[in-house]
Amino acid sequence: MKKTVFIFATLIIALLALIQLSKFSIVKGKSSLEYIIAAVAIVFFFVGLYINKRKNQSKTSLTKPNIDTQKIEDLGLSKREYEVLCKLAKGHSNKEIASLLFVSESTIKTHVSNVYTKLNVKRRTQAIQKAKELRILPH
Amino acid sequence: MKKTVFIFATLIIALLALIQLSKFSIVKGKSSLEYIIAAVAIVFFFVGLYINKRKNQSKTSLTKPNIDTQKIEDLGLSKREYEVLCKLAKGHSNKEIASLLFVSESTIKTHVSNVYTKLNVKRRTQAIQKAKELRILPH
DNA sequence: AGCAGATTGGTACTTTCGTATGAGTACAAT
DNA sequence: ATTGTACTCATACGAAAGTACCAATCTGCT
Repeated sequence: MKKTVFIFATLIIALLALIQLSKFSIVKGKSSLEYIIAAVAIVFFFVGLYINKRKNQSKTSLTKPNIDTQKIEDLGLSKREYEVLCKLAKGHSNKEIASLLFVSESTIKTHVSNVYTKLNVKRRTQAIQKAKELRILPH
Repeated sequence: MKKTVFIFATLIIALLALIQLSKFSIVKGKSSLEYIIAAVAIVFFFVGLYINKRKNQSKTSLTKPNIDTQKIEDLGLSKREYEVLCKLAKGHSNKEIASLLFVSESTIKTHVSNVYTKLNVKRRTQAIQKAKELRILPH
């Protein structure tokens, strides 16, 4: 935020400087008027480019990583169930997930079944899909 | 492409018009110089905004729907195998895919196995992942 | 202390998935 | 005509996934 303020302040100062400079140039000789105007045009053209690029960067960085905690709670997914869901989405088998989380395969099966019930799906492929649709897993 | 040329032509004409207008104004009275420069600045600021917005739109529309036919061939995936992969990625079971494509479940199993071999994966969840990484399926 | 929910794990069973193998058909290229 | 590739389908087996119970433990909260 401080950065933004600084940038805008710099821009305003630059604008004023350009105006003063142009006045000065005009007084000395009228021939360079086109150059002044062209310079102003170019500078503000790039300012426009820059501002828009900033905006789009912040927009994309906001829309992409929406792993939305609220919906996880709304669905009644527990912490552990969500962990299992994450591993599931990475393509691990139940046995592998069991190893990764240091519990038995039975436990993972229980969690997985609960996840299916809460997401209202029948298969793990559907669970992954739905979880991504609901933005509780990154795409 | 014609549209782009037209837009740029319009811009150049506008620039020249502004310069002439400013000359004319200067001759009539020097007091309005700041306004001229401010007008030029504003116009080109918005031109910059516009150009960049166009660029980003085309960029996002290009990067998103890259279902890349070349890589499908490179992997040696046949037409039918790719069809099966698509249904698979939508969360269907082998039996469901068999119904959708009007063949037996055995056939689907064969295709699915071949897809796994060609994608070098062990499970359908991994196949979906890999296919999306390789951009042969939409995200 | 006592309750609710979360976590863990087990048994038993069914279903789905995945692999291996063989084989018939169709179609295009050589 | 032969070869190769794609597509189809079957059988059989083993591995994973999924369901339906039940139960012990743990945790946070009142």
